[in-house]
Amino acid sequence: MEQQAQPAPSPAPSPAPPAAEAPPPQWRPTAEDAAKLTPTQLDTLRHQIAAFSHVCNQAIILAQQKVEEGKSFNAPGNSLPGRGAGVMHALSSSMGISASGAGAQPSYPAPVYNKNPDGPRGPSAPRWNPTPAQLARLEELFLTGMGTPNGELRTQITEELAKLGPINEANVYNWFQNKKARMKKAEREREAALAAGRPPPV
Amino acid sequence: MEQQAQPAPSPAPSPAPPAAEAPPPQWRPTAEDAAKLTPTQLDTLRHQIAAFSHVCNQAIILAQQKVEEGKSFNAPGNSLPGRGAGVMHALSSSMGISASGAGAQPSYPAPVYNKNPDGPRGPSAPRWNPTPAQLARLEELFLTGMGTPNGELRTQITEELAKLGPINEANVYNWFQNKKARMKKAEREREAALAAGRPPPV
DNA sequence: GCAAATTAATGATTTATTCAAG
DNA sequence: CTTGAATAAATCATTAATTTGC
Repeated sequence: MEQQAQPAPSPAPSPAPPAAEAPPPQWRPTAEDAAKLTPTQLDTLRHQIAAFSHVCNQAIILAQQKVEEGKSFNAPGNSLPGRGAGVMHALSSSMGISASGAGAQPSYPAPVYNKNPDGPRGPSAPRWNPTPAQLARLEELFLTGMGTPNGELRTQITEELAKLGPINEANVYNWFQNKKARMKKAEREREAALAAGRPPPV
Repeated sequence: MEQQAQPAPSPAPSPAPPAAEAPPPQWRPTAEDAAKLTPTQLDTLRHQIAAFSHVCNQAIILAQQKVEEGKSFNAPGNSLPGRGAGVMHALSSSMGISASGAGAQPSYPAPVYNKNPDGPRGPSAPRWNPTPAQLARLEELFLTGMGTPNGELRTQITEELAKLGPINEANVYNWFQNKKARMKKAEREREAALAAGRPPPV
């Protein structure tokens, strides 16, 4: 996996990027400065350790379970022995770093999600197609004057609409966003047309 | 942003590791403390990361082998039964939505939501405050290179994090958005400062 | 020490732009 | 062409930190 080297948004402190082009009068990083990590960089380091710790713990737990007989591996009941975390804790505690909850942590297998961050948009999932019922309800809500619902409200609405067909919160969010934006755009165009003495677009 | 990195101070009441824990009291490193790390300590940090990386790789390899042996293992998080089964075929008049189905088919109540669309933002709900555990997991995911999760993925992540404390999808979305934007901004500023011959902002 | 006042972080909201599926 | 999806940016608002005056 080696991605440990990669994600560091703030590059490791490389020996002073010699701003060879000396900004004459001003400050310049000294060798000593370069040797220091900025708090941000430090933070990144800590997070990396925390992340590794978490992954390690999960992996260890997984392995243990497997080793202890493949017999009872079931998702929900999944007892977490909390052992094995000790190692990580020892490792990281030496510097006051919290393993992302080593010992305290989730009693569920932390899923690993994929979302390639940079790469071109992956093969996208087929896009949502609102059922007529959903659409009707959405329009209705929109007509009510409701703007893009946020927070808990969005969750509720999504739940409601889920009774009418497949949907998720992102769909709801997108729909409202697009609806509003496009209404406004249409409005603008209509006005522009009118102002120009053309017949307004339908 | 930096001190939010605080190591989950007092781990949630976890029954897990009995004796081994030397729960660091309430203390946590301030930015200043961090800045005081000696080069040796920094070096140690790097070594720790390297160590974690190695251990992770080994553990993962091990786990994979084990899993392949056992083969009855189904990963969590893949199955999303996209509720296609009972999707309603509803014809909707502008409001009443009748879904037909066997058994109880209550005419759909169509709840009324409030979201004052124009008016000054009402008394807003108290804003979400991520638990240390949630924060750790979020950082971890972010470090993994994950961008703002969308669609179903976001739902899954939210569900996962919901086990660590109150949260909703919007929170997750916002967090990622803000995180990314602010990382980028910090980066820009750092570069700008350097280019201008000023000491990079902490 | 403590609480009011100020500031820094960071969660939440909105808008605009662009891409791409159907 | 229509519309769902994805992302960035700017801005607002609230909460946590920190400072300040007593």
